[in-house]
Amino acid sequence: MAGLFKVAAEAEEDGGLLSDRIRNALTDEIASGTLVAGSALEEQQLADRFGASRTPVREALRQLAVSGLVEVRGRRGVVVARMTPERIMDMFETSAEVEAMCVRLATYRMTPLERSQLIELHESSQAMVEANDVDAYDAFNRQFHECIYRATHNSFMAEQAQDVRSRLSAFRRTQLRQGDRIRKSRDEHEAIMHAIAEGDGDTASRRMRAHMLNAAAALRRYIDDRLKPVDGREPYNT
Amino acid sequence: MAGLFKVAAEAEEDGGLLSDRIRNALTDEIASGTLVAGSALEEQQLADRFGASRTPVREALRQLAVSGLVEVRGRRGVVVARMTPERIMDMFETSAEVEAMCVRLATYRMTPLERSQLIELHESSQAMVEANDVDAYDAFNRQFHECIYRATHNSFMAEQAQDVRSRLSAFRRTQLRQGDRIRKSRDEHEAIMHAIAEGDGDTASRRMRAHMLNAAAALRRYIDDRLKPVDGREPYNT
DNA sequence: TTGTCAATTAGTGTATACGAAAAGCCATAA
DNA sequence: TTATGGCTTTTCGTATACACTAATTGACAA
Repeated sequence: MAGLFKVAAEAEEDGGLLSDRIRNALTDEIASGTLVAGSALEEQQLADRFGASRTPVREALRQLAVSGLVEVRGRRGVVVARMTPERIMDMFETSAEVEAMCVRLATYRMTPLERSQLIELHESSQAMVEANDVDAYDAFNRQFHECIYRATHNSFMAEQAQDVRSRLSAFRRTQLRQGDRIRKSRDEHEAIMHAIAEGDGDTASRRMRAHMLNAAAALRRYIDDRLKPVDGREPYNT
Repeated sequence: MAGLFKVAAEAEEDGGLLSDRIRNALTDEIASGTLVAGSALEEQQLADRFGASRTPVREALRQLAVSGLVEVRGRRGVVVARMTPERIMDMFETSAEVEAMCVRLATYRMTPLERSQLIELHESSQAMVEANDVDAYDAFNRQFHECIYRATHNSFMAEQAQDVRSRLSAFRRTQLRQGDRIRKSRDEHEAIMHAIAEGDGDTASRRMRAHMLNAAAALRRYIDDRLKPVDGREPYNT
C-alpha cells in the first residue's frame, strides 16, 4: 500500500510533483469547460479520480483559488468559480486594457527581429481566415498576442498579461464562432500592425483596445443569448 | 470612509482558517521585509512558530508561490522570492502602466461622490507632507490609489491593480524616504487631480504613469546604492 | 401543515506518520 | 591535499487518521 503512490507517479512519465499535475489537469478542465462553473469539487472524489490522496488535491485546489479559478467556501467545499456575466465583461475589459498597454510598450521596444516575426505570424493567419478554421485561428491568436507580450521586454508584465488572458481562454474560443468575427479580427490585427510598423504606440494601443472590446462585444451577444437563462437558477447547484 | 476591502476587517481575527492566517502573516512579513529575500522557509520551523502542523503551513506556502512571493524549489525547500533589480524595475514599470490604465477609466467613470472623496483624501495629505510623516503618507498613498481602483467600477481590474501594488509595498515605503520625494509625490498627485477634475482621462493617465515612474526612479537610486553589492553573491544563500 | 430543534452525517481542516530524495559529512584513496 | 564514494541527516511529498463544523433530516409541537 505504501509503495503504491510511486507507481501512480511513474504512470504519467512525468516526474513532476503530483500536486502540480493535478493542478494542471484541473486548470485545463476548468478552462475548457469540462468542469462546469458552479459545480462542486469534492476532495475525496478528485483524489480517487487521480489515484492520489486528499493532500495533493487540496494543495492544487488552494492554488487554483489564488488564481480565482475556483472558490473556496470555508468548510463548505470548493466550487468551480461561477462568474457572473458582469465579472466576465470586467475581465474582458481588463484584458483589453492590458493588451493595449502591452502593445504600446512593445511598439516602442520590439527589435527588428521581433517585428519581422510578428509580421510573418500575422501573414500566416490569412489562410486560416479563408478556410474559416476556428481552431487554427484560435491557436494563432494566442501566439500573436504572446509575441507582443514578449516584445514589451518586461517579463513581469508579460506574465501578468498572460495570466489575465489565460483566465479568459474558456470564453475566447466561443467568441470566434460568432458571425464573421474571424475575418474582422484579422482586419483589426492588420490595422494594429500598421500602427506598429509606423512606430505609433498610442495608435496601436487604441486599436488594440478596440480590437479586444470588439471581441468582448461578440461574446456578450453570445452570453446574452445563451447564459441569461442560467441566471434565474440558484448560484450553486449540486 | 476608508472601508477599503475586507482586509482591515480580517486583519486580526482568530476565527478564520489557520492556513489563511498563516498565509496573511507570511505575506505581511515578506512585504515588510521582516523575512529577507532569499532566506529559506522551513516548513516544520514555521509550523512550530505558528503553533500549527506542517499541513496548513504547506498550503500557505503553496498559495504564496502562486502569487510569486515565494519560490518552491521542488524537494529542496521554499525560499522567499529573491527579486533581481531588473525584475523589481519590471514590476514598477508594470505597476506604473496599470495605475495609468486605472486612472484613465476612473476619470471617465467615477461618480461625483467618489470624486469628492478623492479630493478630500488628497487634501488631507497636505498635513503629512508638512510634518514629513512617512508612515502616515504611505498609508494615505495606499488609500489614494485604492480609491482610484474602485472608481474604475471594474472589480476585476481593481483586484489586479491591488495585487501588483501589494507586491511592491515592501519597496515603496523605502522610496518615500528619498530626499523630498514626499513633497514631489504630492505635487504629482495634485497634477493628476487637476486632470481628473477636467475629465481628461488621457492626461490623468500620462501624469499617473510619470508619477509612478518617478517613484521607481527614486527607488532605483536606493537600489543602486544598497542592493548592488548583493548581486555579487550567490542567488540563494545557505 | 409548518416551524423549530436536535441528532445524524457528510465533508472539510488539521495533525501525524512514513517513504523518498537531496544535502551534508566523513573516510578513504589517488 | 583533494576528489570521490557511500553513509547519515534533514526535509520534503504523500498518505492516513482524527477533529470539528455545518448541512441535512427527522421528530415533535404549535
